[in-house]
Amino acid sequence: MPRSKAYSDDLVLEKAMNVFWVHGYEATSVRLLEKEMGINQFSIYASFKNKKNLFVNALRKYREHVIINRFQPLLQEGAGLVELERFLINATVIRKSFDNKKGCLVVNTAGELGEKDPEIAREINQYYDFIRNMLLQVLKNAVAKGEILSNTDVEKQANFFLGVMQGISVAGKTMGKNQLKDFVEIALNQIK
Amino acid sequence: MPRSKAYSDDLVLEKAMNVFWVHGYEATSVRLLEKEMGINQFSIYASFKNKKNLFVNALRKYREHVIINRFQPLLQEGAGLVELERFLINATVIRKSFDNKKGCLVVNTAGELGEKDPEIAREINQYYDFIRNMLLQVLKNAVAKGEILSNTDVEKQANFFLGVMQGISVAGKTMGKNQLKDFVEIALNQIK
DNA sequence: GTTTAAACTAAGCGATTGCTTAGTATTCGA
DNA sequence: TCGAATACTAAGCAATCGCTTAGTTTAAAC
Repeated sequence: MPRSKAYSDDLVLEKAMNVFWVHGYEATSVRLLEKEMGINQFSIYASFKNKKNLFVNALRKYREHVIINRFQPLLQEGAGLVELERFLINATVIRKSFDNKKGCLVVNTAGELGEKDPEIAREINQYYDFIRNMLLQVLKNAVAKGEILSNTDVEKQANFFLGVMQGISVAGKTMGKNQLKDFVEIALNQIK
Repeated sequence: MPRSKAYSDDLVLEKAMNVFWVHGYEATSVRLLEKEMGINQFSIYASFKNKKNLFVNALRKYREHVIINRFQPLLQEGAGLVELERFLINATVIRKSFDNKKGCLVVNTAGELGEKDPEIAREINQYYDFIRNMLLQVLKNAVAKGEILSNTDVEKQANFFLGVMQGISVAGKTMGKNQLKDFVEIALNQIK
């Protein structure tokens, strides 16, 4: 009986994610969202309830996005130190190439909204839990492969590299290319 | 001839700094500012021109604040590895004590506003230049005292520890106490 | 004590915020 | 083909945004 939607929820959500990524939460108006998402306000509210809920969904979408476009090499079976090194170096390169001034949406959100909203805080935590587990597996693989010492405290190192990744997300906006390289090189050298 | 102000620019600026620190830039309204600063809108605009200019001044004030309340041990003559270690450990402790959910105003600002506004970007860069130079001096002192190897690349290490500090500012909101400790311990161990 | 320039009060400016709603269009099952 | 349920359009809601302004108070210079 019903009329069918003229847009895909998933597709317009991805557009919304990009708008929030560029402008942040507060500075993104619903007017701008309807323009960039290509649907009007009624449809936004019908599909996503309200602005905050749309944002929470955009954060989830961002996790998917990063997993597919950035983390894949680290999630491959047996990925170890070589992949971690390549990933971190690549992270610094990407942040200093073309017009990539957006940084990391999750870090931006943690900075702007902090722990004020419980749903958003939950999403932030889930994002970092995922990364920590990913790093832990990579480090375990590295031990198994003999790339790092077998007595390495991999849990501790996972926390360290998570911190380094968060540092890179800030430093990507404030440091030059070479300084960023210094940061990552020392982080990697300590485990080799 | 003129009537004299009933408030101190410096004192109300410090109040404004705290409001921005808690709520961020966009989420801080001028109505909230006049309430917390204890002066009305006319006086805010008379003393600080507009909201953005007030914020830029608040960022400058924040640098003063942090220098006095956090960096002093590192700025003492001859401060070296012992002071750096104490400082970083202390940074993690402070971030996990009482109700300190504010994080670092500069990191929050970098996340929320990025490089969008040139004046704000300039203030962010000056803040980190100061820290980098401070760390560089500390590391030079540490070499002179024989606390670290004399062939240490102190410039590179300064960039590393700057990145670590930025990481702590994000991790302080997202990591638990012990994870934060892991992060800092590994960062420090690599130079010992 | 008068003059005068600035500090202050309170009201309100137009614009924009997130969100809603009344009315219309569309597509489905029957 | 028609009824029903949902998608959509466009207008507009109250509230708040950053900021200004007209009118009043105050304190220093003479």
